[in-house]
Amino acid sequence: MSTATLLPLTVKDAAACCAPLAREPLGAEQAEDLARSLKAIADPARLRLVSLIAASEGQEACVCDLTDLLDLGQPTVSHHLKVLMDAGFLTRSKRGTWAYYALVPGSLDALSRLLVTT
Amino acid sequence: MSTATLLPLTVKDAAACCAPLAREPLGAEQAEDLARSLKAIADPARLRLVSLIAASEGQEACVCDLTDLLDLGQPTVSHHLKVLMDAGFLTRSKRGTWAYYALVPGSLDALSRLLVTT
DNA sequence: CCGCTATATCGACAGCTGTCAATATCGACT
DNA sequence: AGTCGATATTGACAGCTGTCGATATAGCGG
Repeated sequence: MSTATLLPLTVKDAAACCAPLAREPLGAEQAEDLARSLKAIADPARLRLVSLIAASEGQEACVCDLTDLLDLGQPTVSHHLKVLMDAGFLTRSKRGTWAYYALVPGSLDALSRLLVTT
Repeated sequence: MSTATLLPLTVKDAAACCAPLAREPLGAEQAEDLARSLKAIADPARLRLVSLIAASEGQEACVCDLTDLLDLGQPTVSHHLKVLMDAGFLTRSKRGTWAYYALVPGSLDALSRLLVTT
């Protein structure tokens, strides 16, 4: 079902699909979807980005601030931010010359709930 | 610190290192460690394996049962199980000819706690 | 000891991924 | 219009990853 979505397939789609991992065996398609979401954050640079943004005021941050902190080229940071957006973890809002990325509320929690065994 | 461990660096090591993502920005090394753990489960086949095992009696399962369900060659399944073991999600116990993989209690929850924002 | 079954390891290979340098785009300000 | 600063996109490339077939290992039953 979720594979029938024409485009992005956000975290929440993947998370809405099924019970926690430990409750019942994951089907093939559900596993694909969930893996896509997990792959999106399973990278050191992207984890730091999400963390930096999530820990910021209003859970959003300007790209200019992020590039300085990450010891990576600007195009690389931009690339990672895009990956996180496509996966549904972040949203982008351009204000003037600057781009602000904000955490999608509940996106991390949705993932978290799938992993819990208790 | 965690990078100073000579060997495996299990999920729990990575999870013990730091506060939830959204609490405070992740450091470079912490991000590396956490990414390693996440990469280990961020794969459809491995998610299904963990799920199948976690949902089984006593949270353990025989390899022979798993290979049938996954539509993958036996060497491939064996490979994925090794990855999950090295990451600290599973333990192996050989009983006779058969190998049983069991979920390490709390390993998934440790990861889950890091993602939560509430 | 021999074969059989279950599992692990090895080597190879296609495809994906993270990174960068170069370049494009877009908005603000003269 | 022209420039400048911030961000995105493109193209290229090395390195990693998932998969397989072939083979090795190990335990059991004859």
